[in-house]
Amino acid sequence: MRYEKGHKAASRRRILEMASRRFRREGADAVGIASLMADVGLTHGGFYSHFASREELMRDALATALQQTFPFLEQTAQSGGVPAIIHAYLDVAHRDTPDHGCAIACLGAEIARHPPETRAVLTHGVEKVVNLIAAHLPDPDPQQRLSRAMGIFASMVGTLQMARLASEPRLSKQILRSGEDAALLLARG
Amino acid sequence: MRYEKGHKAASRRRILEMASRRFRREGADAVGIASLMADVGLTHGGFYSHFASREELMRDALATALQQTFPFLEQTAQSGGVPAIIHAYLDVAHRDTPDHGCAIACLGAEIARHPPETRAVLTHGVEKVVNLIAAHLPDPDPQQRLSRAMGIFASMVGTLQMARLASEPRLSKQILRSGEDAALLLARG
DNA sequence: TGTACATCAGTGAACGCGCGTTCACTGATGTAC
DNA sequence: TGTACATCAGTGAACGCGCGTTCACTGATGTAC
Repeated sequence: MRYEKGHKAASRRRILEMASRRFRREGADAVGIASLMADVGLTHGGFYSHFASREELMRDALATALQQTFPFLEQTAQSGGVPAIIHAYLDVAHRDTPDHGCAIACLGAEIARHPPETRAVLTHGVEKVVNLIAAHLPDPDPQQRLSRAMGIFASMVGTLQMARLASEPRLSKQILRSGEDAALLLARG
Repeated sequence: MRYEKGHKAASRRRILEMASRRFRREGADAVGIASLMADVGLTHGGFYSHFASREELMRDALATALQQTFPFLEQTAQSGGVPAIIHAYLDVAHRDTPDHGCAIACLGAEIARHPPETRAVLTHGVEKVVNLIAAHLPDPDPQQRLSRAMGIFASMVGTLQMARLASEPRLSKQILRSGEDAALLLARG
């Protein structure tokens, strides 16, 4: 059943999109290759013609996740600056849809235990977001701007994770609000 | 081979201590029961006379981790206030020894995907640390104090995780320093 | 004091299962002659 | 135009392995008579 041109690339894309969502929702260790391939309508045997290993899938899936979420942050920053980024990131909607959200908050701690090549993908994502935040800070000194952006993003990531950890809705919301206050305070300087 | 009084309780304690360290170092899914029991010099068959399930082990191991780290935070706060807590938490030593460090930073994101009873153990840890920080803030309003403490702790957790993610030592150190600056700024108000 | 038995922490074989990875194969289509 | 062959995305059986969990058993000691 020879396929039309671009068919294989399309399969690869579907695998990566499904993987990037499932990794974020279920965690780095919880997604099996057979189950993932079945999700995109294929069998597990074909997996290794797309990726050299599960670790390579992880790397590419993380990159896919970052590529899909970054433009949204970028356009949010364009229209509302750093406060808009903070507000969107610490929104209940983001807390409740990890599979479409920030891969750094979902998987950062787990990926820190993976090989350097995998960690580098997420680290690059951190740098991009921090640079984006820094670009919208008023601070004149670039070094100072980056440092402040780093602090802001760290407080966003930590807040989102703890809001996801808390099962009581009231506490979870309180965490989001406190985190937003803190991040805004940091943004103001 | 009937054992002396308290022998079983001692075994349980050794299992929990090993588990609490290995979970933090290797992640929630990476520690097998047979390997864990072997680490404390036992065979896997006896595990279920100590714990009803792996999930129960996780709960108790998380509680053990929190119990072992909290007193240190408490006495650090007593002697140096919130700045001392921040400094110790974001120290290179803490970054490099996750197995003796904060379980919330190591496992928060993963445990958020576990049953409510497991999440509750870590959430209780968050509340204890936040209360400790709040108790050392000058703010007169208790609600405001808690909110600020929450923001400080979130920025600490996010910072530590990203410092662990970055494999380049210079970047990692930069992250720690930026995070410390941010947390200190939040502590000052 | 000596024997028989109860206790119980720990042992190790076994269970069904899903994992990551490999590989000989399929079969529809494009290409060569 | 018609036949033979090459291509290659995807298939599905098989590999060895470790997982969480169960359970009949061991064997040293404490207790009962």
